[in-house]
Amino acid sequence: MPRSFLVKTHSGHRVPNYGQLETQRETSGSCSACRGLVVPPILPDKAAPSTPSDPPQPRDLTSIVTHALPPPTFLCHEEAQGASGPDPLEVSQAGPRAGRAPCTPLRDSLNPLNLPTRWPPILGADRAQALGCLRGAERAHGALGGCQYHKAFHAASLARRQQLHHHLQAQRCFTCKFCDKDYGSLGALKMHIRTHTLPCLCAICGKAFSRPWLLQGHIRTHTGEKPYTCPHCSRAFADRSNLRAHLHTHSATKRYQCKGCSKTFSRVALLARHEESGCCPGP
DNA sequence: CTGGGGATGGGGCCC
DNA sequence: GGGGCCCCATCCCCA
Repeated sequence: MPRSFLVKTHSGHRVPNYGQLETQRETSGSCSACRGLVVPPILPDKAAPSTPSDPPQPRDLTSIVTHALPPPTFLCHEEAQGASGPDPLEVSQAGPRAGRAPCTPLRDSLNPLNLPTRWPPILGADRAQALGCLRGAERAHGALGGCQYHKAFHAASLARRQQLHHHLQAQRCFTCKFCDKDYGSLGALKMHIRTHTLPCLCAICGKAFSRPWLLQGHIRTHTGEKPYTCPHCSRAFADRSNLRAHLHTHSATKRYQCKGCSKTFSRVALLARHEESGCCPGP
């Protein structure tokens, strides 16, 4: 098997390659791929709101792509603490945009797959913050007993997780200017942007497509070419996916089963339509 | 209502 | 980094 893409997992839960993204971000100021990119305002639904002293920058409309966020950094403990002393569970996050000296970033936190089982080492300001949480928890332990101690410790852990969650959300930093979709790499964003620009035009009917091979498949609808033949019934198809769907009709076993009536279907769309028709009222 | 074909979209991987 | 290819998914339409 020449290619590995035959193995496909949960398409609805794709995870960006944050390690690769980190590299991208680290070089975003100087690499040729990112030249001409602008730093747009942080979208209000995707990041912390900007302060009045840090008004949003106007977007460069000549630029196709945007970097939504600068490399993330965390405040030094002293900065985060301020004059009044902070709540140790308070999440603080800011970057060079805010005019602050960057502290140790959470370099090891960029791979979300590690998060559930192995947490990255806590360094720099985060370590100080975590220690602050721990000291608070220790105080609670001394005053309130072990159960309260564990609650306080859990609260600190929860805050840490939330902090990392927000941090990771910010990693998907390439935003489409047409629809505000976020992507973890410039290449993925460029690929997506083709769905807006539709650079591939059919010479016969003028219809536009995002990719050359989509146009290729479309042209077959004009020429009638059907290079994909079913080995069972010799029926031919212009698209390999459609041949694959057709092959399921030859299969004795249907892959998709209704949970309500156990009826099986060859395609998930048929199962969905069956369920929507009211067979399974659901729990 | 069901089965199935046609057409297309979009992300991932390899070269 | 881009192109080509593959996959899955989805929508539409018709029998």
